[in-house]
Amino acid sequence: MVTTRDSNAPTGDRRVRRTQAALQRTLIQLVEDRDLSQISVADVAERAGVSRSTFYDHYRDVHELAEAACTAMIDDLIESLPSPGPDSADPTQDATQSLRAFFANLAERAGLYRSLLGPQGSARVIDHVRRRTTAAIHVAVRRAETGAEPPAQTAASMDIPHDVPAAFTAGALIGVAADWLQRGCLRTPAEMAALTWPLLTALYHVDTDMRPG
Amino acid sequence: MVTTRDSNAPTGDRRVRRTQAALQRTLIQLVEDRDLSQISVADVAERAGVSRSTFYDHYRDVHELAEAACTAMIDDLIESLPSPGPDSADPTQDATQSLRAFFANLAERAGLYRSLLGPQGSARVIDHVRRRTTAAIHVAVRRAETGAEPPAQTAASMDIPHDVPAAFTAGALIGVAADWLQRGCLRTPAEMAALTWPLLTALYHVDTDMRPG
DNA sequence: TAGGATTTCCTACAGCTGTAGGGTAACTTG
DNA sequence: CAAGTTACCCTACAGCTGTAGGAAATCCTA
Repeated sequence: MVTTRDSNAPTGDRRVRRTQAALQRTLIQLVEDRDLSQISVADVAERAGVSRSTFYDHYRDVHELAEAACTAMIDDLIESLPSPGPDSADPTQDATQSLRAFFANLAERAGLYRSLLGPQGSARVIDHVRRRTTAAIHVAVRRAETGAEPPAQTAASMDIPHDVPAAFTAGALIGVAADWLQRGCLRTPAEMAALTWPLLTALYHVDTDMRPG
Repeated sequence: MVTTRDSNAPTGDRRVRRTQAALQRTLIQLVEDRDLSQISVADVAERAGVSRSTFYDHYRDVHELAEAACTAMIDDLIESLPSPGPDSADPTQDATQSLRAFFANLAERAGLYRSLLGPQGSARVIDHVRRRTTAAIHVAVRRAETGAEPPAQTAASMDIPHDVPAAFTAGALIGVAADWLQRGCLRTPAEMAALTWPLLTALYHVDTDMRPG
């Protein structure tokens, strides 16, 4: 009997790690220069040196593999975002700096992100990114407001209460990134950071009489 | 020879209109209570009373049909958005009112939108919505700023120059809508409008020294 | 209404999908 | 190391996909 994708917890078995790593690595390679919709299970499995039936022992379809494969990469990207909380500890200089790094990181793997998040990409991955970003922003803002670390909530746990400003901010960032990628990254990361940062601060430095709630 | 999907212009031929209308209507019905990923070409074609090969004479796959089928519906939704331009002609009352209508409209067809835009939906449709919304906001803001009607650009033509604030705003709205839908529309449309409107106005009523460009 | 053009449908085919059963090899644990 | 567990691979199968060629029906135009 094969446990089949129910426990996301890291398995001790080397074979599992080896197989999943091979599949994820292969998918990342393929997605660098081909749209996700053009990648078949048979294709990934063969190139990874794994039988097709073994693929299905781990993932339901290519989208699920894509989500798993890019989770670490995308989470790193999200965690590197500046905290736009009210009067954050970071001076504005640091914040725009990390925003610039965010866009630069995006541009480095532009082909990959376009393939995953563009019209031929995966709704599953897109949804994952949106939720993760929303959760990360929720945690970051809460941390900036209270000045303290909330439990051990690294934004990886998805149980975040309804938070409209967080969803708003997350969508906005994704919208800017998607628009930039789709247009071929014409502006430099520094320009993008300079254009985006004022919009972010505007959201969180509003007079209190305009704040919701 | 079959002209096959190249001209999007309305054909004079009744057969074409009949076939496309039947397919689009059928898809909308199916998507109301089933995820898009669970809908096959064979399924749609049969229910629409159209042969499978005729389907491929009109659309490349289910995603392309979905994009065509929901274009009118979604464009109506987008056009109904309030103009968040600086000191728009609308008093704030009207703006929140149309925002409320926007969320109400969304809730009415929640199943459909979740199925199309959620994790089991279509990256193609998601991308379409993002681009259309960005274009619509670009046009609306420009119109509010100049006070005049730009040519005949109904926001349906996609050739919009790079506009970071528009992409930012569009993404933000989509993010809020997606988050709300995904959580089961717990808050009322009026609450959502009240929570979202201040964030929108904050973006467009910033002191000039913070404006980009 | 006749004629040419276009659409629809049928048949066929190779390839991919997702699932099932069962044999073999690798791993973990005691 | 022995025993039990688990993962991997193979085979097979029904169903869907996307494409092609060609016959029949429908449509537009003169």
